[in-house]
Amino acid sequence: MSVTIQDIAKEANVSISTVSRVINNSKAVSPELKKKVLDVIQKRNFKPNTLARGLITNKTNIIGIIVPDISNQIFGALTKGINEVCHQNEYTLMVCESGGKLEKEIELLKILGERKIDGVLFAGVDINFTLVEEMKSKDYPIVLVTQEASDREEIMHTVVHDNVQATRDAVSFLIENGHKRIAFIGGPENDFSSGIKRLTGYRLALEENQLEVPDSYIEHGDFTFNSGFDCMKKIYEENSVLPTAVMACNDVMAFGAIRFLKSANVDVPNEISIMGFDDSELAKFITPELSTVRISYFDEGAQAAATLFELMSEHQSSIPTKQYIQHKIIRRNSVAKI
Amino acid sequence: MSVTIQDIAKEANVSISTVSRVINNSKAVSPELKKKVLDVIQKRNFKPNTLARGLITNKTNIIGIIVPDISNQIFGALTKGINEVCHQNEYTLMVCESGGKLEKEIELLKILGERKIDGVLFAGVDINFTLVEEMKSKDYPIVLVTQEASDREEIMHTVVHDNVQATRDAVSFLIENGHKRIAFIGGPENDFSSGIKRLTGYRLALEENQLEVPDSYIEHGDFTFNSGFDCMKKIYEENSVLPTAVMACNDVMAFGAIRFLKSANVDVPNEISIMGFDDSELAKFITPELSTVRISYFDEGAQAAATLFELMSEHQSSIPTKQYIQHKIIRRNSVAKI
DNA sequence: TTGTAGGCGTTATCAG
DNA sequence: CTGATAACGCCTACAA
Repeated sequence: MSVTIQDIAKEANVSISTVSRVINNSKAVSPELKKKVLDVIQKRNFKPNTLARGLITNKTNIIGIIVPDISNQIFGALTKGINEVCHQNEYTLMVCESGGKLEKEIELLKILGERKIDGVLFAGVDINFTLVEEMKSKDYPIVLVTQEASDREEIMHTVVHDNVQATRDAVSFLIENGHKRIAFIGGPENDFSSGIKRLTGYRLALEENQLEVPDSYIEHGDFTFNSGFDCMKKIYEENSVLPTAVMACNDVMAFGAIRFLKSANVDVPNEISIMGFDDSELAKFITPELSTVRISYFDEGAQAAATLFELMSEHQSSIPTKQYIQHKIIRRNSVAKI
Repeated sequence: MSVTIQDIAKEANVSISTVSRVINNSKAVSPELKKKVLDVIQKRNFKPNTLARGLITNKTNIIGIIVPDISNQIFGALTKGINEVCHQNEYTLMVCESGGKLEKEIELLKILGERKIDGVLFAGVDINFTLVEEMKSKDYPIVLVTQEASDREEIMHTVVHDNVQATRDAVSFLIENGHKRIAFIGGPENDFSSGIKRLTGYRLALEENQLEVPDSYIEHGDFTFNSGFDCMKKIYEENSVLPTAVMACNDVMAFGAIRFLKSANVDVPNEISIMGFDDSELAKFITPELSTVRISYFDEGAQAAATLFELMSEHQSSIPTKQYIQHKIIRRNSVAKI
């Protein structure tokens, strides 16, 4: 086995409490003893056992995150932001994937609880009543990130970007560029934050400008390239009057849409402008470069983690329940002026 | 505090040992007692404390992974594969980011050790002598993944794709398509697996076919879009006779190269063909679609994790030190026949 | 300032 | 088959 606090105590001719004090810098220890202990620790390469420590302090310095899919770039960036502030606080991160499935999410919440993590960051897809109840029953704090609860959202701490406003801004940007016939390729209808809210933003922008569009201008994809392609195809085939611009709810669907338009010999942006969402790494790589809404998932993750740390440090006095991360419209050449 | 094994024992009128046995299915317990205990456990919603358990069993059911950058799609996919087999084995995953920096890697190895993880999966950039020594001094098993050690590789368990062979195959593919003047955009020269080895594969393929190229056909980037752009630019500007094909060592640099060629009005693939590496999600999104080498990082992660589990289960008898994950040449239209 | 001893929640080793 | 009881490695009153 590895060397313990006892071995150190013996070798330094002190009590284990003294060693403990040195390790934790808790109470004053005379300089001489301190040095002696430190030397032995160094020499024997002693590392305190975090399990034993956690057992007694009831604190593990671990937080968990639950994401639908870690290979998704968005959650990668989110995780990176979270990890950044974890490292600053000497925490380590336990990563769990839920696939966005409710039962899996509940199971993971349980597993993390058994592991006595100090808190959880949760990125879901559909955070409904059941899930909120489940979370509230836990004895550790939870912060929602990227996705807000669709029910009783006011009781959960949440860090998100404002999906309504961001989409509204993006569509307004299209309108400012002279577009009046704007189609919409959205996310799944059961996706509260990225699906429903973005649709709301789109509708708001149109209303504000007294614009109307036929229902056939609105399609729902699932954030994949193929669904973007298919939605664009439908819009193209089912409308005798084509839109002059399309708001796609993520970059990847925008790419799919562009691909379809190319195959149909429709010029982007001169015949149809395309707006994306996310500002993924890819947005600059394709031709034409994609105008989009920049969301910093890194910042979002970092802010959420910071909030969780606040929550864990007890003086939860005045932490706002809901925090928004700024978004930004990025102009590139997939959008043309009319 | 949460409910403990003692509470259960008391309420079920049995000893804590009996409860423990029920929980772990260790020794035979009479059906009646078992049922009684199970009922109480259910009723009180008891969850064993993994810390206490780990303290005594010296096993945490946690493994750690160390990657340079979790927001990088490659490591995302890798992590997903790893997580998959972890979940099957009822393990959870601790994710650490090193930024590819040696000191950070060493620090993380130490931190994970303190946390008593059962094993580590390591993806580095430059796994040199120092690092190998460091790893060998740990009391937990380590498996290298995606990147092999540049020194004493034979003593580390490793799961990688064959970078030499993969690049060789890719270049051979270009040659089979009639190309003789093939340029190379590689990775950093201190990157053993993805830098040096791929260059070796390229050279091998050329030699086998008695082809020679000027030094000015070979450039080193850093796997970013911009470096791909710059390398292509250099090759374009510094050679009076242009290559007919370019082997780029990852897809993203291939995109950069294509972007430069577009800006220089060079037709891809008719004037210059481009070959990528990785088969990232993006490869199908751009125009022309990118021919590339498919590496399944998911499989690589999963295989590495499986290997680690073997190692942890002690009968380490016959686990091969080095395992290769298959690659595959993907033909798309960024490569033309000559 | 230092040391002693009890306990955190389990598992494991004995007897019975 | 069941139940005490001693670890596991550490922290923390309390006492000295």
